[in-house]
Amino acid sequence: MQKRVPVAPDAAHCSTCMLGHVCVPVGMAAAEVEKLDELVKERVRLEKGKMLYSLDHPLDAVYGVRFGSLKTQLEDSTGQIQITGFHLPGEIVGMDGMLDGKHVSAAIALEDSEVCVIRLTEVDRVATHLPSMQQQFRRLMSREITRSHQMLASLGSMRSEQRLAAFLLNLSQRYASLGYSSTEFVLRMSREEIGNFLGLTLETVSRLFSRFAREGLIKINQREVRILDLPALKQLLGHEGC
Amino acid sequence: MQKRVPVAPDAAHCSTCMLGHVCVPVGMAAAEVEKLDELVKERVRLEKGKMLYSLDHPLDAVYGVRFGSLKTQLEDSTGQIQITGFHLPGEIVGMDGMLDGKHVSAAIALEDSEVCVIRLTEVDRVATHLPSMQQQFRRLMSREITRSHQMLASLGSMRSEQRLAAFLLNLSQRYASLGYSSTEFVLRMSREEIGNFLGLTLETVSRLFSRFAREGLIKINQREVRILDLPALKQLLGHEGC
DNA sequence: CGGGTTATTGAAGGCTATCAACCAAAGTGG
DNA sequence: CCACTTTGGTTGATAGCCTTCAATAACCCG
Repeated sequence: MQKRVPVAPDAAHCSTCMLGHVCVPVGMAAAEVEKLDELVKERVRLEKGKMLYSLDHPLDAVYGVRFGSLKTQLEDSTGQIQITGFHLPGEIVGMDGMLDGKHVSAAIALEDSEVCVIRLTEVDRVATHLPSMQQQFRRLMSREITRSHQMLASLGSMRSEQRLAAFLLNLSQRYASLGYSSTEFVLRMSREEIGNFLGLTLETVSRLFSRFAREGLIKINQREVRILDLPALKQLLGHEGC
Repeated sequence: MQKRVPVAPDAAHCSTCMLGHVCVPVGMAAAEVEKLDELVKERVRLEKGKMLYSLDHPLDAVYGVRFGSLKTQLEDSTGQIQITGFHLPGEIVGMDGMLDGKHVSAAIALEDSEVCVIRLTEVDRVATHLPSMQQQFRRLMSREITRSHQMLASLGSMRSEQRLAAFLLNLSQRYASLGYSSTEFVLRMSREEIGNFLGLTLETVSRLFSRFAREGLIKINQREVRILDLPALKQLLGHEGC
């Protein structure tokens, strides 16, 4: 089901990984990052559509996306699904459900992907000779709390066009910080997944993409997006209801 | 602005606090909880409406609610506010914004309240002779991640009556785990605050309360709530759209 | 008691969901 | 290689939920 590959001695470690500025080492001093190299002992390769973990699976690690992208989703007792995030390289998934030691969500690859396995026991072990490790892990978890709080603001107070604009701008910014184009990228998720994530239907998402394109804000061809008028998109968020 | 009171030597510590089963010590062995007693060196007393921390304030501690209740809220560039949570005794606030070391939200007392100050430096110090402290702190942060993800599901996929029912059931359960009545309690927040939190207007909230009362699900008098038909409220959540 | 906040209730309208048809692309199998 | 199927996306018409605007009522605190 999953391909687990041990990290070869000469393979990339945290200290040499291109994602250091956004992943686990974010904000750490270079000298400290060196001590992270034994943190990841294993990686998992996932084909598109494969599950990294799912509801009720025991939780003993979190995962840093190395390449590709994932979605994380909750499933309630009636089978209703809610996507809680789309995750690009450098982002950490699996940080919910630690209270009871089992996952309360599922993580699924949107494309062929690979993640670094960060075992919690390794985190604790590394922390013994790298005191800032604890603080670092708190910062990573805090980042996820902040992210989901901001999503709450989006779902709670924005209308459909604002949500989709915010979604595009958010992706744009994240791709930019990975060194990719901030104006031209490929959506790895379907209209239905975007709609689920944003609390909209797939039809509304599709209509909005069409409208944004008609108004010259973006150019969209299937899942290829080009942002044409970034300021106008930003303006959609700010000064609308006041 | 705030009253900061040092914890007297004979005052209640974590090991003797009635909230142990839901607060920082949640799930820890009794022998370990004893070592938490030096974690909290200070408490803050807040009058109704006072701010515990606000946007951009430096973050060096998190706070456990000792009595009373708080709301936490984001504020965007246009002044638009989104309430991200209501917090009862035993719950921890202030765990966002650690990435940049300053708060990205504000916490405000809904009634006269008191919180325990948990300095991050103390967390780290306690962890040196209580190895499970790290794990414990991760679990607390994970609880907040899970909570906000579930809120996302509520805002993303439920209709107004379901959101309000879920809100009432959630409060009911939290009061129950504090040893209070699960069927009779006082809402500490206004209709407007409930609406903001649930992504609804205050009028919709008011109408729904009236309707629930008319249908015999609850009895409501201003902010006093009595739940009359718990099963029916639960049924509102489950089997609606399928 | 009185002024201001908070809550309730009504009517109208807009936004988004729902239902449905159609289209395009990508497989599938003969 | 071409019908056929499947999946994902677009677009239209309609209905309904919830917001908005507005007026009234209840409550609270000085």
